[in-house]
Amino acid sequence: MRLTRYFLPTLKENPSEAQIVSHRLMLRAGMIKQQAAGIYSWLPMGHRVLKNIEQIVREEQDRAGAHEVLMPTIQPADLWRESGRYDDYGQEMLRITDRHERDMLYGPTNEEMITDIFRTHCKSYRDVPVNLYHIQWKFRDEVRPRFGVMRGREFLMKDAYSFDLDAAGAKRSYNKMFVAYLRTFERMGLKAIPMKADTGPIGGDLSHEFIILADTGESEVFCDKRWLEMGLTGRNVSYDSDLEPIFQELTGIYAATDEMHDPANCPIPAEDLVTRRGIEIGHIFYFGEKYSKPMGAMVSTPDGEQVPVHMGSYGIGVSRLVGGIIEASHDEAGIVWPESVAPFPVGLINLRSGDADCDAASADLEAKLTAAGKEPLYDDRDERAGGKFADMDLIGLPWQLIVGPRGLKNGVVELKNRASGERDELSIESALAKLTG
RNA sequence: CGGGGUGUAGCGCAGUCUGGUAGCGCGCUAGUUUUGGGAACUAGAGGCCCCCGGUUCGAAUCCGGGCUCCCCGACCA
Repeated sequence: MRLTRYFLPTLKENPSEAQIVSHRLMLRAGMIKQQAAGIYSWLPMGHRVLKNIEQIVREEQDRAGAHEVLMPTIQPADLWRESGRYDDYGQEMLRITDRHERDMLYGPTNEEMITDIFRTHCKSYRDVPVNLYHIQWKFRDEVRPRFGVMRGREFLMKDAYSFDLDAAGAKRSYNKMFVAYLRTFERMGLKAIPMKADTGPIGGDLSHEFIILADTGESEVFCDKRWLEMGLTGRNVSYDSDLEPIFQELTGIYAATDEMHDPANCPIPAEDLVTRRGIEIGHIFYFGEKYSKPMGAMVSTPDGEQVPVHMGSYGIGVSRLVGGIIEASHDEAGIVWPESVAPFPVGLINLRSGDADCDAASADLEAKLTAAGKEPLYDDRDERAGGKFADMDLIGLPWQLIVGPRGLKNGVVELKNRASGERDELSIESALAKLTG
């Protein structure tokens, strides 16, 4: 992609409304534009990252056996009256009336609707277990949106819902999502710690929040210092195996959110306890029959008895992750994208656009990288080099490939790693091999 | 929802106290010179000074009301 034909409105100065680093960098790197408090447009660069994150989430949900659906953003109020939440949810729910005076709402979550889908089509124990998810925009009319996309009113969320015959089955479904979440966040270069959490208004008795540690986190969290070095760490776990041992292993290491942490009864010694700020990027719940019972989501058992299914729900804040990853990975100059979510794998900098040799060499590199599935963002602007380096550092692509007349004379280009800052002079072939290998 | 701020060019800001018809930097456009880590010069374009009402010969500026966005707190499946 050539920068002169792309839409990348970068800013040199910090917009005054942005206080935290991820919000500032997202605005300055031309990723988003705010439209109202907590409501954002996603510009091409931001949209690419959002889609990359969404795709990782999708792949890991699919791998764990969940099936993707797509439910609407607008829901009828009647479903919510069945569960009782139409009255309970409060001002955060955006309520709408259509032209026929029907009560509608912009969905803040989808337990009711997915339960409706399940109860319509699933009648037998043979129909479970099943796990359905979607990745859809939600709206919660927060009193005080803040921190850019980290706490917006409109946000993109992956929400999955599991249905099982009994509590034991529901726990197996819960464990699958527990492992899938760890895999998902590790693929994005994040250290996510599962913490025992309050179930809140959704109810139920088993819940974990997945938290990344960051100074700008919204709340205080507590964990065993061993968590700083551990996790799933690439273990390839089969979803067909019994996941309870790994669940026990990981949840056996202390980690708790503010609401669940009791300093007086902390099970680990003070010197092993880490107290930090945390950002919640995922939350999983087991809540049993809370929705299936009032909404009549029943299945027949092998004995012909009718029982309400046991449900769980599992959320990942997809748009919040964009900000969360930046909070976890940036420096003075700008964003430092992990390769797995970067909007482009490499930035190609032509130090002297307009020079025949530089143009030809850059175009050739662009074509070869694109053919190898590593389409670069090619800065072909006819400008001084300094601004190009600054912009490239700001948008944070993992690699910078620098083509200039001086190097070409010796048959070399420069390859810089954004994260480490290491720079190498390589032949064109070696640079290509390193980037595509 | 309580408290505190804010709104002037795309972005960052001055001007408001003390009323006289709007300015600076960045960015943008054109030209020239440049070019290896955020270029220089020259010439330009760009404003419902948040909105409504009031005071005044005259309002970005004073008064009243509303709205927006931001911060702290409470809240947050």
